[in-house]
Amino acid sequence: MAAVEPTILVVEDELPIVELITFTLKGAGWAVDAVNDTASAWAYLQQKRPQLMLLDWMLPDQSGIRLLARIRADRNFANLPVIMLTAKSMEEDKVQGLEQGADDYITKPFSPRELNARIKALIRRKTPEHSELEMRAGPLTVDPVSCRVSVDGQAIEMGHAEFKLLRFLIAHPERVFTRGQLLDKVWGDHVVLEERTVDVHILRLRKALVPVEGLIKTVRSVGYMLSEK
Amino acid sequence: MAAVEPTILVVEDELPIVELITFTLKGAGWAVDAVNDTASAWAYLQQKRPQLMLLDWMLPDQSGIRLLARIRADRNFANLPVIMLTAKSMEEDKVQGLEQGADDYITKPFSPRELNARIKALIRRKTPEHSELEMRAGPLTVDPVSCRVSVDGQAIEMGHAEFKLLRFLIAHPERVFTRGQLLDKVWGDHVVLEERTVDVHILRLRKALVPVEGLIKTVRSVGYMLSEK
DNA sequence: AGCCTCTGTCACAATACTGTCATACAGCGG
DNA sequence: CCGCTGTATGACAGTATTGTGACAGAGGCT
Repeated sequence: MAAVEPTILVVEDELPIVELITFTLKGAGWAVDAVNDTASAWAYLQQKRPQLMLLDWMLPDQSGIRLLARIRADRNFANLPVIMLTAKSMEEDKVQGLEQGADDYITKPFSPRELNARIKALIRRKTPEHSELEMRAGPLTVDPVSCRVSVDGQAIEMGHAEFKLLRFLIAHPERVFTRGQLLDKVWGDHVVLEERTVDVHILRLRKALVPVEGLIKTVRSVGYMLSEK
Repeated sequence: MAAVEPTILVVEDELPIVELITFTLKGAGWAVDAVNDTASAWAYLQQKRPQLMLLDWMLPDQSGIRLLARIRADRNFANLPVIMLTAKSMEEDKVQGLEQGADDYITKPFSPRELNARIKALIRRKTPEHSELEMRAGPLTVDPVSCRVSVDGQAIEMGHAEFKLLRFLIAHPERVFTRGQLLDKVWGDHVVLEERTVDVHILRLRKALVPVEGLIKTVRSVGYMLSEK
């Protein structure tokens, strides 16, 4: 285990549902913290930064939607992934929830499978290198949707390994990553590859990116980073 | 080992739990002191400064949370890492604990693995030189994320050993370290190097930092420090 | 099958960095 | 002013780290 497991905050007042969710999520390798009203949730967020929040619509003290609005208004949490839990068939709630900035919603009753799937999908969507937004650095453009890279509008060809590497680096600019971190983040956890393999792909990436030479920096005895400076 | 092992203070009244914790932590190389009520804990803190405190929620004399509030209100301890021990399923306790400034909590029963993992993670988080925040001293800036050093925005080149040395010194300004301490903290415990090696790296660091001459002081027959004065 | 591209690994070369030493120098008490 | 202790500094050789070309295997495409 790296350090502490990534945490999901559950804001829900019905105990059986909390238990079901907790059981499901723990089985999927998450740490789960549960609170049962919006006030506690807010207090919690002042202290810890969960990976994701599951927010019930109906709560004792005030509607979950009020909490959501508060969260989205706060710069610190504006980006926190939130999934709303809504009672069946309350279609208008869903709409309102999404309008307020929920990233997704799940209708009760839901299956553990669905819960896990939606969480996974949302986390993935919210991770910078998996967002669908085009990313730039100087004249370089990376479009994750079409998997295309271009410099000044001129398309650049590269293998998919190099593409994923570049996509990750450009999603986290000005930040050094060790070869080990890159293997984890780009190739996936638990892959067994030589660390030096990263070097070779960096080399290939640099060759592909000759028009923007110097974008990918070597930080000796640490790793690599993408930097415009 | 340098002098005395780093110490963890355990505030817990149930003897079996104290024994379990003690056994676990000693195995991980910590010294452990245990007291069984908040009054003793407070008295202890007047005498010694532990690395970290494990604080039970339910204690005979008063709730652990009262002690926590007192600690956080005291400048001397405001920064002491505290992990709360809470009984299972007392979810609202967790929230209240975090509100009061606990850094983390562990739910009983917990596994030795989890205990060690959370302690390690917390210590690391609280160690200044491992934070991700940019650090400054006068015109000097050290950015641990990009591993860059600059003076008035002008980048400064240096080897990684010098970088780590500077990162450590600037994280603990106005404080003298012996060569032995620097070897432990910067190069890592248990390295076998000549103490004179530190001199050479200080020299190289000073050469790199000519624009801010005088920042790194020699304290004769003690060691070195970073000071703006 | 035959051809092609992409990947991961290796070996070697080039280079930057590190730790150690020997020597010169500085602070300090007498 | 001297001698002692502790520090600064330049030089050096070994080592660690990275860049790079080559290569074989895995798939995909025709």
